[in-house]
Amino acid sequence: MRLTTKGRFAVTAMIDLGLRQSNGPVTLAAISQRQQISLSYLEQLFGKLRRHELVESTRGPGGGYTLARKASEITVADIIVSVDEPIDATQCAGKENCLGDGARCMTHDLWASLNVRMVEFLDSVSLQKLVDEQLAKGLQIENKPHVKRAISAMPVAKPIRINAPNSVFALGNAFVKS
Amino acid sequence: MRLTTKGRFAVTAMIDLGLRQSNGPVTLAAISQRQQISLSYLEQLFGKLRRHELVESTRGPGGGYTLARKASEITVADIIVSVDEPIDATQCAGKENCLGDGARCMTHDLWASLNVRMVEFLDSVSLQKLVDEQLAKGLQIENKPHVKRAISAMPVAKPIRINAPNSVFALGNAFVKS
DNA sequence: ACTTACCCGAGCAAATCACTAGGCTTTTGG
DNA sequence: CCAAAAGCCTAGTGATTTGCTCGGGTAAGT
Repeated sequence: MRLTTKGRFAVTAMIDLGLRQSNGPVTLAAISQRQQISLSYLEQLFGKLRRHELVESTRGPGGGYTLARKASEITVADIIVSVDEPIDATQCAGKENCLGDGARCMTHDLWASLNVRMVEFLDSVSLQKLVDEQLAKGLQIENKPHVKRAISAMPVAKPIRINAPNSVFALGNAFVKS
Repeated sequence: MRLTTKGRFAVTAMIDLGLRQSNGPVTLAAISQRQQISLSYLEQLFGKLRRHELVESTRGPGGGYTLARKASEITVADIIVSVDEPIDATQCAGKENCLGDGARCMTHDLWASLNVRMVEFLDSVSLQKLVDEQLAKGLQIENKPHVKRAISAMPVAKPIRINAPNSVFALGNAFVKS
């Protein structure tokens, strides 16, 4: 179980999805604009989320993503594990014969138990809980314009790249007007 | 608060130190052998741990590292924060005016609270607790040979480099006989 | 002195992060 | 029917991090 901004991006996007999926599929383009995450990066993250069956996709116009289960049945741990893909089976994976040395492997047991506690904690926080928290904070959701899309000549915000991959509270990037 | 193998290495080494510091300072060379972490890497980690005043050092023969406080007063969060050095103040650090947009910043509040809960959890696990867990698992600590050191011509295990920095349960490297 | 042990900095390959680019397929509205 | 909307996929990229090596210090004990 790693814990980086990658997982945070995924959780943020999933909250956005949970908040807005009530009136039909939500497009990545919309999430990208609202949460200021690059579209292609979102595509990669949602590819993983889909393969882990946390979201479902519908293609074509009017399409987008929907939660594959109820928000109350998706946990933060589910999301983070999906996008971070821990390669659990690198060394000393399941059994206890680490390095063929037997009792020596203190690290294995230690991290196994600490890891379990970490997952338990993140598993205790459901997506629904986080969505409710946002609603409680007085977030209003704008209605869908229902395909009557905006003028295409609207000035679009273009992302400028800020490369601070592991900054703890970084929002990913800043935006400037084109 | 990041969570990578770097922090795990540090915690592992600190447990080793907590287990053995009762009869004098513990050398990094000994921890390196027991926990199979490269000596120079340990030096870097303990440099940070010392600067964060979690350990104290004594130089010269018979020297090594000791815990700067009681093991019960050192938490896992202390250790991880020490070696991972989160640059909290990257963007939208303390105040709420993220990107000058005001109410938009959903991400900030969300991760602030989730981060607090993470730290609270890791802060609730003391080093003493982890040390006791190891002792309960029936780990016996060999007495110090008291400077009567082993024959220098002993076949030394040489590390072979396995570069898998983020494997979840990786032990850092494997060893082969020279 | 000589060794032991901590200290420090430069550097390095591999991996990861956040992202861009560019193309592909499926579906819908006109 | 057909262009646009949307998801899907792969390959690449610069910056950063990870774990580590090398090579030299400096302080302290015997």
